[in-house]
Amino acid sequence: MADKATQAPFTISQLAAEFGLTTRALRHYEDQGLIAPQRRGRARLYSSRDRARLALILRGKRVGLALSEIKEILDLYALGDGQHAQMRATRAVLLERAAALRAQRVDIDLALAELAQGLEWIEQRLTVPVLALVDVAIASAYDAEARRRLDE
Amino acid sequence: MADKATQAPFTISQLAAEFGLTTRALRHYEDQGLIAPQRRGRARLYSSRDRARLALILRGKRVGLALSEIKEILDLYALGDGQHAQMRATRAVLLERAAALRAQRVDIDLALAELAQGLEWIEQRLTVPVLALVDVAIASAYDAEARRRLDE
DNA sequence: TTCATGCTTGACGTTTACGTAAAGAGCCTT
DNA sequence: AAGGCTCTTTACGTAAACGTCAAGCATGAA
Repeated sequence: MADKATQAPFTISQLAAEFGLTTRALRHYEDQGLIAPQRRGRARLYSSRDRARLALILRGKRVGLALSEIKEILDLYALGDGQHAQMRATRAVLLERAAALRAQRVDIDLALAELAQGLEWIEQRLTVPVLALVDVAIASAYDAEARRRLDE
Repeated sequence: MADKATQAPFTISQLAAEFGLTTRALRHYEDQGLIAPQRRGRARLYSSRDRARLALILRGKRVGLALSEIKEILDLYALGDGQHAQMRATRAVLLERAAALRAQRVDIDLALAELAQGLEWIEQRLTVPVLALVDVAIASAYDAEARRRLDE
C-alpha cells in the first residue's frame, strides 16, 4: 500500500526530480520565501504539504505569475482569517494576470499579421519571374520610403 | 513644400522623438551595429536612409525579433549581391519567428485556460452560500491533495 | 566671456529566475 | 581511515535592452 519510492518526507533532489526542477530552483523558491521545509540538521525535508505547496507554485508559474506574486498569494492564505477577503485578493491577482495574457495575445496576433505582410512581400519577390521587375519597383514599400529622398 | 520641422539630416533627439524612443536606445542600436549615422564632428546626423533603416529596426522589434536577429537581416541586405539568397535567408528568419509566436500563443491559451479554472474555483467559493460547505470540502482539489496525508 | 543647451563617451545599474562553481559538512560503505 | 555521495551555504555570473548617472565638448545667444 505504501509507496516506497516517493513517500512522506522528501529530500530536495527527490522533489526536484519529481517536478522536473533543479535543486537550485527549489532553494531559490525558499530564498524568496515561497516555501520553507523543515530541517533535519541542515538538510531540508519536504512534507506532503510542502509538495502540494510546490505544485501550487508551479501552477502560478505556468500562468505567468512572478515568484513575488505567487508569494503574495501564498502569504495571504497563510494568514487564514477572512477566507473571502483572501479569495477576493487572489481573484484580483488572477484577473489581472488574465488581462495581461489577453493583451499579450493581441500583441502576438498583431506581430503575426505584420510578419505575414513581410513574408508576403518577400514571397512575391521570390516568386515573380524576372519579367515583373516593374511591379517590384512599384510595390516596394520599404525601398520606396528609403529612396524617396536620398539626402546626404 | 518642404517641411522645416523634420527634414533631411536629423539629430538623435529629433529621431528619438519622432519614433518615441530615447536617445539611449538609438545609441544602443548603434552600439549593436544596427545603424551607423554619419558624424558632424562627434555629433550624429541621421539621413533619411537611416530613418528608413530605423523604421525597419522597429518593425523587427514589433514582431519580436532580437536586435541581433535584426542585425543579421540588415547585414544580409548590406551585402546586396544575390538578392534571392538574402530574401530566402530573411524569409527563414521570419518563418521561425512566426512559428515561435504561434507557440507562444498556444502557451498563453493554456495559461488562460488554467487561470480560468482557478478563477472558477475561487468564484464558487465566493458565490456559494455558507450552506454548501460540503461541496467546498469535496470539490477542493488543492486541499484534497494537501490534506490527504498530513505527515510530519 | 559666460550660460544654457544639446551632444558625446564611458560605465555601472536594473530586472528575473535561476546557473554555476567553490568549499565544506554529514553519513554510509568498504 | 578513506572514499564517495548527497546535502549545505555563499556568492558571482547570465541574458536583453536599455536606464541612469557622471563628466566633458561645442555651439549659439546674451
